[in-house]
Amino acid sequence: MKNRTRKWHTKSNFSIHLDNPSFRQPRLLIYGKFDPVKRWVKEFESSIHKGSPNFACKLNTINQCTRNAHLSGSKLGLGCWLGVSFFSGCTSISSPVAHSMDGEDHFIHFWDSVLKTLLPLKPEKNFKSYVETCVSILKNLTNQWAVTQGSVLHGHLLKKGVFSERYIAVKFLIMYLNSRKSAEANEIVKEFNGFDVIVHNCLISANLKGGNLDKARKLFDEMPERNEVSWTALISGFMRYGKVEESMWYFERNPYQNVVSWTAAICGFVQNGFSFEGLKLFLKLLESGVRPNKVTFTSVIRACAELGDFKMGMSILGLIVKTGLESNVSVSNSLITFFFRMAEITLARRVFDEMKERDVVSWTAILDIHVEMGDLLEARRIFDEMPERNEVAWSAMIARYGQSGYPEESLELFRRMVEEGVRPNVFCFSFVLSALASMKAMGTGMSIQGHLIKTGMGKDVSCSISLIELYSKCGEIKDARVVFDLILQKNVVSWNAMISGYSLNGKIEEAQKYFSIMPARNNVSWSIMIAGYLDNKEFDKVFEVYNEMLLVGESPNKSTFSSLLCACASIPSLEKGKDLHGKAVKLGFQLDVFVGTALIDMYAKAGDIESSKLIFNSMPKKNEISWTAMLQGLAESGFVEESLKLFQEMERSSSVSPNELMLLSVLFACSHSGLVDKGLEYFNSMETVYGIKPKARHYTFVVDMLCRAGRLSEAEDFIESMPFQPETNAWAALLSGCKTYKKEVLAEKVANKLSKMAEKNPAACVLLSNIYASSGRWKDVVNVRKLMKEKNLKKSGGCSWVELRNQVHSFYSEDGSHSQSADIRDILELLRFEMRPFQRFTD
DNA sequence: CGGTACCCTA
Repeated sequence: MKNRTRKWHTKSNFSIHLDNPSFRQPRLLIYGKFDPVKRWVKEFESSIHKGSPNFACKLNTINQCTRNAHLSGSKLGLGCWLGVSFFSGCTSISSPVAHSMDGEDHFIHFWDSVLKTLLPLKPEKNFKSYVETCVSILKNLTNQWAVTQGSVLHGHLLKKGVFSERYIAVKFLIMYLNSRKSAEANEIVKEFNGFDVIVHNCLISANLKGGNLDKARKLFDEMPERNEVSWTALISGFMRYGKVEESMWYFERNPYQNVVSWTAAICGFVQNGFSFEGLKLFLKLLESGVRPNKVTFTSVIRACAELGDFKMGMSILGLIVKTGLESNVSVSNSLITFFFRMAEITLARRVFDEMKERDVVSWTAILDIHVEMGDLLEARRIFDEMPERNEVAWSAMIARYGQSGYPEESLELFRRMVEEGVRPNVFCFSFVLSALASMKAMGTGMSIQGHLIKTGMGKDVSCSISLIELYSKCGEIKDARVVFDLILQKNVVSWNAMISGYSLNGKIEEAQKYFSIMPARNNVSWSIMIAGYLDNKEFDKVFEVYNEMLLVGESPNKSTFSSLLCACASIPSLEKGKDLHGKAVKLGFQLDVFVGTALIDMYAKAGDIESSKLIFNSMPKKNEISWTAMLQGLAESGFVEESLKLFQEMERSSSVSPNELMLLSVLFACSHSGLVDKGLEYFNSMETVYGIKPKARHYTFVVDMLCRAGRLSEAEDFIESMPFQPETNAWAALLSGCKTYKKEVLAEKVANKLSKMAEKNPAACVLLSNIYASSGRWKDVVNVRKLMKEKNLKKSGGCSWVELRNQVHSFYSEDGSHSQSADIRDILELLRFEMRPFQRFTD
C-alpha cells in the first residue's frame, strides 16, 4: 500500500502546479532568524556589567540553553560564556569528515559546560525551580545518549538529597535502560523495594525498544497487576515490529480501552501499510464513544494521505474543526502533507501560512514540498532560515543535493549537520555515502565507514548499500564484496548493488552468478543484468534476459526500456524498437526523459529520422543527452542544415550548454555540407566560447572536413600541428583525400608515417595493408600481416548479426562458433553461385 | 511509565 502512494504522487503531477501563480506568488516571508539563546547570552552579559550574576540569572540561562539545545548558536553562545572553546579541537583538522566526527565532542562539551555551571549552585535558594532544571537537563541527556554526563548528574543529586523524588528516579532508570547500563539500572530497581507497576512498565518498554519482544511479553505476563500504560506499551511495541496480529490480540483483551491505546493500534496499522484497516478502526473508535484527540487525528490524516482518499480526509477535517483541534500544531502538520500528497499545493501552503505556531515538523513539511518539486533553490532558502532543523530536514536536503548532481554540497551539509550536534541516522549516512560514491571520494568514504563500524552501524543494510556503491565506483570490487558479506539482513537492494558493482567493473560473469543465486529478484535486478550485457555489447544476451524477465512475470521499468532501446539502436533493429516503443507508451513511460532520449537515438540509428523528430518535439523535458541524440541523429542522417539550426536554437533557447559530442555532430554536419570555414570557426571557438578542450576525434573531423573540400595541404599542416598524437582515422581521412584528389606524393608520405606507427597500432597496420593491397603490393601486405601476428596485435573484429524469432545471431569474420555454422556456409556458397552472373555489377 | 505528524536506500 505504501507503494501505491509513492506511485501516485509522481513528479509529473507537480510540474503543473509549479506554474500555478497562486503558489508562486506569495513567497514565504515568515522566515526570520530566531535564536533565543543569543538573546539570553546578551542579557546575561549585560547583567555581568551590573555585577556578578546571581542564582536566578544563572539558572535561567541554563534553562534557556537547555530548552534550545537544538539551536545552532546555543552551544557556541553558552560555550563562550563559560570560557570553553568549542571549536578548539576542530580548526586544525582540514578533512571535512574528521571535522564532522569531532562534532560529537562539541556536543558533549556542551553538556559538560551546562553541568559545570549547575553543580556549584545551591539548591536551597529555589528548590522547586532547581529540580525542574535538573529534570529538563536529564531529559535532554537521555535523548542524546549522554549517559556519562547523566551519571554525573545522578551522583550530584544523590549528594544533595534531591534524589528522593520517585519520578526523578524513574527518569534515571529509563536513561540507564536506554543506554544498556544494566548494573546502574538494577541498582535503582532494587531501591524501589519489590514490585512496582511503573518500574515494570519501564522495563517492558525498554525491552520493546531494544527488540526483545519475548522478554517484554514475559515481563508483562508475570505482572501481578497491570495498568493502562502496560497494555498500550505492549500494543504499540508489537506494532513497531510489524507484529500486527499479536498487537491486536492484546488490543482486544485490553480492559482499559482509552484513546491512547486506540491511537496506538490505529497508528500501528497505518505504519505497517494497512491504512484502510486503520481507518476502519477509527470508525469503530467513534462508534464506541471514545473521543479522538490530536494524536489520533494526525494518524488518521496520514492514513488518508497514504490511501489518496481526498474525500475521507475532508470529512475528517470536518471532525477536527468540530473538536476545535484545527489549530493544533501536529494536526496542521499532518494536514500540510495530506494536501501536498493530494496535489493540493495551494491548500497545503494555506494551512502552513495560517498556523499560529509552527514547529520543526511544520517547517520540514513545507521544506519537503519544495524539495519534492525539485525547487532546490527555494528549498535551500527555507532550510537556511528555518528556526530549527532536525535530522529529517537535514537528511532531506543532503539526499536531494546528492541526487541532483551536487555531491559536494551534500557533503558540506553533512559536515555542518554533525558540527551543529544533530545526530545523523542510518539514512543520513547512506545519503552522504552515495554522494561520496558519485564523487569517487574513497578516502572520505572510508573514514565514514570507520565511524559507522565504531558506532555499531557498520552492518546496516542502507549504509552498506551505499558503501558497496562507493567501492564499486572506485574500482575496489573486492572491498565492496567484503561490505556485502558483512550485511546481517541482506535485502534485494543490497544484492542489486553487488550485481551492479560487478557489472560496472566488467565482471559480467560474476554478476550473472550473483543474479542466479540471489534469493529474490525485482525488476531492478533484471534491469541491471540487461544494462550489464548492453555495456558488454552482448546484444543477443540483452534480449534473451529481457524475454526471460517477461516470462517470470516481472514488469520492466523505465531504465529497462532505455537499455533495451539502446540495444535496438546498436543493432539497429527498427522492428524491435517499434515494438518496445508501443509497450513504453502503454506503460506511460514515453514522456520520461531517458526513455524518450533512447527512442530518439533508436529511430535515428534505424534511419527513421522523422519519428526521432516527432519524439524530440513532444518531450516535455529535455536534458543534455536528449539534445545530443537529436543533433547527432540529424547530422548523421544527412540533415546537416537542420542539425546546425537546431544547435543554434539550443544555444538560444535552452539552459543546456554544448558538450563534446554535440560539437562533434556540428563538425560532422559542416564537413558533410561543405561549410568548411564555418566548421573551422566552430572548432576554433570550442575552447574560447564553449570551454571544451578539443579531443583527438574533433581534430580527425576537421582533417576529414578539409580533405573533403580538397584543402589537402591545409589538412596536412593541421595534422602536424596537433598538440597530441592524432587518431589513426585522421591519417585514414587524409589518405582517402589523397586518393580522391590524386595526390600520390602526399599519399606516399602518409604511408611512411603509418609504417612507423604500425609497430604498436593495429589500426595503422590494417590501414597500411589496405594501401598496399589497393596498389597491388602483395608482398608488403604479407609483411604487415606478419608483423601483426608477431606483435600479437589484434584489431577488434567487425561483427554482423541477424534477428530471428526473438533471437539475435551474431557473426565475426572467420567465425565458426555458431551452432549451424556449416549449414550457413553451404547456403552462402549456393547464394554466391547464383549471384555469379551479376558479379560484374558489384565491382 | 503508553500513542503522532515531517525525511526513507537502487
